Amino acid sequence: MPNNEKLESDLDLFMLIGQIQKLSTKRFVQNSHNYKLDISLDQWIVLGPVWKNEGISQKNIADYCGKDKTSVTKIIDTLEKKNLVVRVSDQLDHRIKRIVLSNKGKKLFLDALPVMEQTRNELRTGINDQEIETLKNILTKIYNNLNIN
Amino acid sequence: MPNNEKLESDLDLFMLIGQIQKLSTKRFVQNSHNYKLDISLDQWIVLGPVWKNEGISQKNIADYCGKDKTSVTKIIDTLEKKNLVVRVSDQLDHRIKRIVLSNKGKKLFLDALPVMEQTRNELRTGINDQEIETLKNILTKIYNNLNIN
DNA sequence: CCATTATAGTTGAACCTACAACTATTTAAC
DNA sequence: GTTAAATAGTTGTAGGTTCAACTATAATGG
Repeated sequence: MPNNEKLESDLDLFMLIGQIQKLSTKRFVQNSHNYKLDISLDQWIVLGPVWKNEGISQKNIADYCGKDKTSVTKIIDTLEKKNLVVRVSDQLDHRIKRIVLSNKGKKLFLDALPVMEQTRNELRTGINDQEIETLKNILTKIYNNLNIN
Repeated sequence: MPNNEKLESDLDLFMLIGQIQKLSTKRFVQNSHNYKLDISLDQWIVLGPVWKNEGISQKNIADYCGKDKTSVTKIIDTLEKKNLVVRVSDQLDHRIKRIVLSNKGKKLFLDALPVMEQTRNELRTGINDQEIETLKNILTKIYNNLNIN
């Protein structure tokens, strides 16, 4: 990759973070294909809170994932098309749609766990726990700096 | 923001990096609007190498920015629609398109410099140079881990 | 030379993101 | 109690990303 030189010398935080973001979502999808699974990183991220909290609302999914409600609507659309989840209207508050995993969705989530594990390990190769902790601390500071509206 | 708790407790590197990526591109656009400018972070990123290297090819822009050639094609499409750059066919190698800034493009790039500066500062608030250095080092390791095909 | 192969860029499809405008419903407030 | 404001979700538009397939041109090597 001839762009290595550029990224390493003219090291810019924005670019570095952007690259890592792109490469890690790509890597996750590649790994999922190696396991014969068909799921994107964002679909996985949305399935997470549904797994932990069956019947969670789209609003809560959005909060949990840090995604826009629009994005959640569209990701759930594709998850529903793939028959991984179902939308159920709340009986008391008719504005709310509750999201429930299908059996296929549960199976996919479980099957994808090792994909996530492997992707995490690949990302962390040669980096010790202390460094990861430091990294998270600084990134959290940056997150808080940016998240103040 | 009610999702703060989630992101801080259930701290996941993927999510943290994804959030920062989203928030920083958003912040850049917001700041550019405050300066009455109309430019996205990715458009800025593509203008950079054109500024430094007038007549650079799309292929070289892609390498420089770590973007797919398809992305570069489309960003240049919108930059051309906004009359910020022009595509010029190379006279020797007819496959190559050389990208040149218009006067409007040059002006916008210069006007956007303080926007970038401000966004960088907002991101780094309360984080010292030592920490930024550490951050870059660890992120570079991760980048290298992921960039191995 | 000519045929193969490599390279530069484009196109179309599928997905993700953000914004604004919209519908439908609930809650609040007078 | 009805009007106003807040909330949940959807839709449309515009931009950005990736993949695969494609065009056009250039370089290579018998």
